[in-house]
Amino acid sequence: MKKENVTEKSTMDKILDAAIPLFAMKGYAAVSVKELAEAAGVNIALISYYFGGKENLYAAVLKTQFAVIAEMIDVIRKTDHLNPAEKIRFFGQIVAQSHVKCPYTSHLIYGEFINPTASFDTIVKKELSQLNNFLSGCIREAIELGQFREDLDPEYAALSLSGIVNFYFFTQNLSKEILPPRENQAEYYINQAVETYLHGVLVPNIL
Amino acid sequence: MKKENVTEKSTMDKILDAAIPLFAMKGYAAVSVKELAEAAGVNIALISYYFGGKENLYAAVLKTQFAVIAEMIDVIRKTDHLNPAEKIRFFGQIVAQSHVKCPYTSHLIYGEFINPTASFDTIVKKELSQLNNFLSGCIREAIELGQFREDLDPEYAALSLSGIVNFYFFTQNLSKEILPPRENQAEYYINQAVETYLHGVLVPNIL
DNA sequence: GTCTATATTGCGATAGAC
DNA sequence: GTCTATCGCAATATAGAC
Repeated sequence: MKKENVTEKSTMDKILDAAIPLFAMKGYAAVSVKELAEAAGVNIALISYYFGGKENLYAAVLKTQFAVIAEMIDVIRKTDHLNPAEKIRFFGQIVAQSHVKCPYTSHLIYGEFINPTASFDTIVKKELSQLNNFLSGCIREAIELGQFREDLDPEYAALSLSGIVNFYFFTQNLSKEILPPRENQAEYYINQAVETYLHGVLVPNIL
Repeated sequence: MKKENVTEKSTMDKILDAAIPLFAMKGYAAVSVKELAEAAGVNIALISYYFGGKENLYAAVLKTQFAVIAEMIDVIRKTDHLNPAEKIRFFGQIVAQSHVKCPYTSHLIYGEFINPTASFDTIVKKELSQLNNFLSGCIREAIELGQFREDLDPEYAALSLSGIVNFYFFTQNLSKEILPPRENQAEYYINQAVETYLHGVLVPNIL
């Protein structure tokens, strides 16, 4: 976007790129600006110079990561031609891809749920309720089409879907260890989880 | 356990009781010993005196909370007389009850997943793999009885179950707001989630 | 067992030289 | 735009009085 040529990264970008994994893995409070500067390979004073302090840097980091989420939502919105079940399968694939492409995004968001900062209300809530709205819309549509069970509450069911899909990544520290090895563990998990969910919401006879 | 009479709480207990919500809601790094001492209503020096520092206090807090988890696992283990689907329904009920009774336990564990401390390997992993083993055991049993679909991997399916059940609590900051109000929201969520899951894993014709 | 006072370290931010 | 040096402050931990 902002790059003018490809030869060198700007100082701002160096700081942002170094800050993403640090904030994601250790949490806002446990990361020092010294640490951030060293990881970025820049002088410690430049963090205040460019971002106006650690707190603003963190907010900037969250914004870059929510740009990723917003893009993901855009992609799954463009699925009007698919039927609801296929939309949900597609959602699972996109989530799996996002975790490969942006491995720190989810960690940062999860961190906001557990230890919210000022950014939780301003950034996190807005984007994620949009996502839940999209999913509950799919489910409502499917119920009206007679495909999903009519005793479902679509909003609650949308949250369940996010839960079953994301939990593997949330518990990655443990799940990668205790689950039996598979060639592509994450993809296998998501596939089984999405199919389980779909069997769970589809009306019995449609199968 | 250790209480000799009911009249007064010991200083250790005052500190522990105050530390649980603070560590749970703000995370280890964001809580100061000054804050802990004030919340407990004790002198700041007593935290080092009784626990040997903030880090050891945190470990002690985690241990008290995992005693809660261990007790929960004990309760759901005593369900040999139930069939697998009933065991899973019972698991959902126990999880819901635990969140009411010990509202900070899950938060502390979630925090360990996102920003692990030294206690993650020593405490968290051990207890939670036990829980997943119990659940995957139920599922394996159900597959052998011909009740659950035989294409399921029980370990992966157990993780899905934990995910669909726990996600509401994990995202409580958001879910309580965006979900349509219900008289007992958490219980409603868990019921729908567990039934969805069970419909998802049961072989189609049994219904 | 509890307190005050203090030692020591590391933090985030900035002034000012280059 | 980048650096060094430093300020002011809050952190954890402890020594020693009571």
